[in-house]
Amino acid sequence: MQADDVFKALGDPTRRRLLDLLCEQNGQTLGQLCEHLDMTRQSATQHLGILEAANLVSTVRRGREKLHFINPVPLHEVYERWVRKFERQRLSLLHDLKKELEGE
Amino acid sequence: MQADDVFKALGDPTRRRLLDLLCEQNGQTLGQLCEHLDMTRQSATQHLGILEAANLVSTVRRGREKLHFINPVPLHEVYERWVRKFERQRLSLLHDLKKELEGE
DNA sequence: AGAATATGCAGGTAAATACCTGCATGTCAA
DNA sequence: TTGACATGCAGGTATTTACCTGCATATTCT
Repeated sequence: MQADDVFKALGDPTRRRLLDLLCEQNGQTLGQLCEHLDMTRQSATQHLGILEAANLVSTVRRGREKLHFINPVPLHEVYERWVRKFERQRLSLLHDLKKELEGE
Repeated sequence: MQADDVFKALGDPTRRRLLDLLCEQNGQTLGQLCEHLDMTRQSATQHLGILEAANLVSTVRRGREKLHFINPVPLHEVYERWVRKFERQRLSLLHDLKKELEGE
């Protein structure tokens, strides 16, 4: 499982913004994405590289352009592994805390 | 929304391990948690502080001990805001990529 | 071919991060 | 009270990270 790469990738606001931008319009080029970011193209490239390494973004070259597509699969796997686990025990976990606060 | 704190907190494997440990047995002390980690107590304290700042862990003092409890609420909010969004568009996003790979 | 455009690649830096050591404080139990 | 135990706090350091500048390469269009 690449949980570490995925979480690290999601840990940066710029990269979450990139995913948001791709969610609005999938298949954007590097240049298009950069228009919405307040940093140099080179920095954005690094962020996209991290997203790609985490398999959250796939790219396709078209001529001199590079198109970026979201891959929702790893996000789903992370959800299955992490969120649902805690979700399932949500009520009982809060119960534990409440009991303790009440003095056992 | 504290999305940034939550994602940053989840971005470290040690902190995810701590959440796992608390999921196995909620309300553990700092000392108990340290037994499962390969680092000094002080380092673990920092990690727990980050989890607490992200509101993923709540603590209760009992005498000289400090008990740690998972708070699943922020994780649920992150799920609602991030995972479901992409999940909803999962098939169409993959469709976009497939189309592009086939040459439009 | 030559200019404009889109991206790639190679460093360089300041700040954040994840560790650590050393010592202080507070609590329990004999 | 005194010793053992659980945690808190104050730095110090090496690595990672998120930016940047400068230049190279590849593609399109006239």
